[in-house]
Amino acid sequence: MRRGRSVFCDTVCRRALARAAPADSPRPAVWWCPDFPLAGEPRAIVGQRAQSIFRNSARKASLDLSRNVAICARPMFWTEDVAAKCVGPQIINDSKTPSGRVHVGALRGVLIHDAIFRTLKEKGIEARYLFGVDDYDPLDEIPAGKGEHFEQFLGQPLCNVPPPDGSSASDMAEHYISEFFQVFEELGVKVEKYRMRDIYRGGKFNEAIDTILRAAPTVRRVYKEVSNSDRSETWFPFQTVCEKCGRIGTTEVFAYDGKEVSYRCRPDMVKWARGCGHEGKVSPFDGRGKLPWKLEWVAKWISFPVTIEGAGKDHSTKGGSRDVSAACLRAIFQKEPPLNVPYEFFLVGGAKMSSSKGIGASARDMANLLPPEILRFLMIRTKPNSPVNFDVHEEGIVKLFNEYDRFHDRTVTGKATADEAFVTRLAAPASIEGHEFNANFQLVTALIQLPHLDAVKEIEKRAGHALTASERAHLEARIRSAQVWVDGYATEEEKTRLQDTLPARASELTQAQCAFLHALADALPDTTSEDDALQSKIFEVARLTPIEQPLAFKALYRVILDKAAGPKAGNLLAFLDRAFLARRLRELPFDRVQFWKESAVTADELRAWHAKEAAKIASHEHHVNVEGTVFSSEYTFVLTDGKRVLRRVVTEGAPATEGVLA
RNA sequence: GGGUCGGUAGCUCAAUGGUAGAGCAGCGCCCUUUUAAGGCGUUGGUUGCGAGUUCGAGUCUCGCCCGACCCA
Repeated sequence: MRRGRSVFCDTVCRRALARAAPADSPRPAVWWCPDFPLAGEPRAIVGQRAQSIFRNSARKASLDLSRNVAICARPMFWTEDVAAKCVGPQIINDSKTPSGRVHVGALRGVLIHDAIFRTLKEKGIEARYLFGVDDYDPLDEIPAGKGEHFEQFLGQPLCNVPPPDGSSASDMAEHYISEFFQVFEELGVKVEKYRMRDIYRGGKFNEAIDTILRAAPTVRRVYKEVSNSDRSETWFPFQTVCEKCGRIGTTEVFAYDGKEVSYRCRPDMVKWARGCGHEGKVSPFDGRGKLPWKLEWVAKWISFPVTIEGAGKDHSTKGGSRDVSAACLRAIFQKEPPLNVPYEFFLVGGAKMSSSKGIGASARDMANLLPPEILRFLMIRTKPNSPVNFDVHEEGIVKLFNEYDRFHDRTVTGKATADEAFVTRLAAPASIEGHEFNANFQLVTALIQLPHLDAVKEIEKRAGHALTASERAHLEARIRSAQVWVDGYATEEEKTRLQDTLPARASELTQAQCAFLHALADALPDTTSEDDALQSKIFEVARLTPIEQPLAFKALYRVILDKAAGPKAGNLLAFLDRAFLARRLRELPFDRVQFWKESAVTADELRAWHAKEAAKIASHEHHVNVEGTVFSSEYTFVLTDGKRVLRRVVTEGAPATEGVLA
């Protein structure tokens, strides 16, 4: 019996349970049945084994057997859990402040929301996905490496800051967000974009601003109660754009008369920017200022109105900004906040990414490294509340691709569990129709590093069928990814390089391996340079040396690539210069006697092998070589399929007799 | 100092209060012109530590240890 495949209840089964076990049941337990098949519809059944566990426990617990039922059902993907909590049409909202190149961590939220969005639609729930650009936020830190250009604009709204030199964007905010949105396109994330400059300037928040300013005492109380932060009696939740210096991050509002706010632009308001000292009175509406972002959140929730908005763990903690915003919403508008989906960070090599420090990859970089479905898979398959650890080293990246491929294969062949198939479809930017074959990523990286080799052709040969247009497109995407990885992420050790000189580690090869290489060099002149012929020759030389095949291939890869393994050796050799190859194969000297001893069998072993393989042996020849007092008796067997195999018996003083086989 | 989340096989992670599992790695066997491949099998656990609730705890409660993060 298959052990411990965990199968769980879903809502269908809960309904079945409700029928089977009325509400007054003392302990309406749900039992799961290990024998239940994963495929197919959930059913309320009791397997034999589950029954016995059930009866045993029920007797001990004095439960009424007639009122309980064992149930098995398909597992649920996490987005389905979220969808189960939704009633009626949903509006999902997410946003990003474009204060620099957007780092890859920001994609976690984007893709989590997208996965929820798609799940809702799939389940027939009406949904919209809004994405805001917080371009009215002040410039509060300078993007890495751009100090000179941006320093004078610190404190100004991002949408008023000119773009970096050479950019064709209208402003800094557009410059950075457009790169991010380009990644959305590639990942198949379809959002309704909005920009805070348009929202404020278009007067869409006027009503909310008025209500919030009038409720300033309530906001101050909530700040104190929820996050224990004191705000003075004259503090108002609003920041104007200073009429004199244009900064929004340095202004402080201290009065509101229902039409205009009084503010001052303080030099000492924040550490990162210096206000001009101007004092004035201005209308807070139509883009003359903004709400602090905790209240901006409230205004978005109430105005759009948002029903689902996840937040990173830094915002989601108790007493954090999410709590403050939710409490303000309740206190001022008497509304409930959107459903939160708190999500964990995205880590690369264990380090949290930060855009300001310039460490780690940007979303753009990551989208260059990973094809869309792989990047989506990486972000989505893990539940939001656990961190995603991405390792760009060979082992990690290959594992990621392979895991996706396994899910994909199982899905297209119908072997996948319900949630495997679900996440596979969710990960694909578009339909996976016509896309069955995936090229092994490790193989692709190897192929593109070899000169003269056409990776597409090689892969197609392995696929066993002509690639569909979709498969070819995916293959080409992988080839691009592999190139990015090799150029920008692979360590020298991980790269496949033809070695100009004999690698130092070749000295670790055994005498038998060296002998094999020499024998292969001797056999080369008789072999055509077709890869199949070469591949056959390698096998044959290995049989005649004799040496175990894995050791033979390892020796080859070591002297040519300085690696323990490599792409199909016949292919590799076919593209190498013959003279170079012959020289390299003979470069390591070997001791003949030592080689003999390493590759020898005893007379008994030879007899046993001969007896076992007798049916396959057509004929044999006997030949003796001698070196000093050491004799190598070599038996070359011709098998019925035409292959030749050598067995060697080594003796001191006198050769083994030919009669050893008798 | 207060709080949130996490700690399960070597690694990455599953598990509605109901037999502690998967993938990878490892090990063994098979295949031998599929050689960075394939097939079959298999090892591996005091679920961070200690108590409590329960017929039954990885799961719930309390305390402690460790880690990440938030707030002060």
